[in-house]
Amino acid sequence: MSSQVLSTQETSDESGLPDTAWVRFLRAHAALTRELSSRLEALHELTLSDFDVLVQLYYAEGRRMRRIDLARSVLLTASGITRLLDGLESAGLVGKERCESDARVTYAVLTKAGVKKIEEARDSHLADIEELFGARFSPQEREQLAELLGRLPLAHTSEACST
Amino acid sequence: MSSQVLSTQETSDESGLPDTAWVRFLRAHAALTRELSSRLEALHELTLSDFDVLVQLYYAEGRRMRRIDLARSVLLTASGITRLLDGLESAGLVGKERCESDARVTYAVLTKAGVKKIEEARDSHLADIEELFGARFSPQEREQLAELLGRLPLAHTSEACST
DNA sequence: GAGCTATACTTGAGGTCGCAATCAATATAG
DNA sequence: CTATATTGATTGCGACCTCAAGTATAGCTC
Repeated sequence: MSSQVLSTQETSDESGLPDTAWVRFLRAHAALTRELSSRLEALHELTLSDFDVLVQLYYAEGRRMRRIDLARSVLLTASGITRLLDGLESAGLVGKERCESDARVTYAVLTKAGVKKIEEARDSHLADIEELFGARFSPQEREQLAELLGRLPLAHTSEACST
Repeated sequence: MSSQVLSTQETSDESGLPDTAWVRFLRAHAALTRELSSRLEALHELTLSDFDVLVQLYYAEGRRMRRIDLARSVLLTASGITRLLDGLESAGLVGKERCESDARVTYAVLTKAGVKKIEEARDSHLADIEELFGARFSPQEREQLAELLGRLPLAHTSEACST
């Protein structure tokens, strides 16, 4: 019983313990985010998510975005963004702006301090990413890795694609 | 100034927004773990970490491990393991066992219910992983992905490798 | 065996995040 | 125009996890 789609090509050692691409993916994520986060926090008092959000804003038109779009682009929930921005606001890195055409939406805007912050943090953080992640691969491998990872689903798959 | 090791080959679109392998890695992890976790929780009342730990025990000799080794193998901290096992213990899936030769260590042992639980959960979870992750790749690609991910560091790199 | 260090584990406090519920404003229908 | 559904945002609550500190045991050196 229990149909076999699997075949999960377990690169097992003696014991049969699974060490698949997925498990490596999980472990690598845990280890890398732990180390990167700790460095980023020590040097700049930012979490990885903070940095992510600041970068999104930095490259957005007018350095501002609707909070909901921000949430989608960094894959946080709406409530996650609310609380994350609360922190960045009280740190003076982003501000709020009302939308004139739609009173429901609020924009998050990068402040001067926010721009300064990210320009300060960027170099060291990119260097850390390079050291712990990028440097492990040749340019070709990097591209291929990006391509492979790009195939993975970024949203819920239960989207009722009937009709 | 600020030497340029970077070159981070940003596959940018119009705006210059970075969409590197690293960012895809982060996003894919967020999306996949969210979906997998929600399925696993709905069907079996287990978190991804719970499942991870149960699998480690399942394949361990005597279905038992020192808590500290468990922690290292799933990349949690010692305190993380303590609390996670608290949950699994009160659910009756694992038990504690004292070590006779060293009174400091406690073993975590899979109970009968624990074995049953993981055997129940395994098929659906592996199928979910296959659907959301594995099925995106050919066997060759899978292997290559595993190889690439296997190059990433799993522990702290600041290990003072002088001398 | 006294002192020192290292290891295994636990606990308190705090941070991040998701889900569900809620409210306000907008869009759509009849 | 009114009723209903949808969307953006916030908040209460709880889950999970880490760090720092504390306890207990083990090993090592003199």
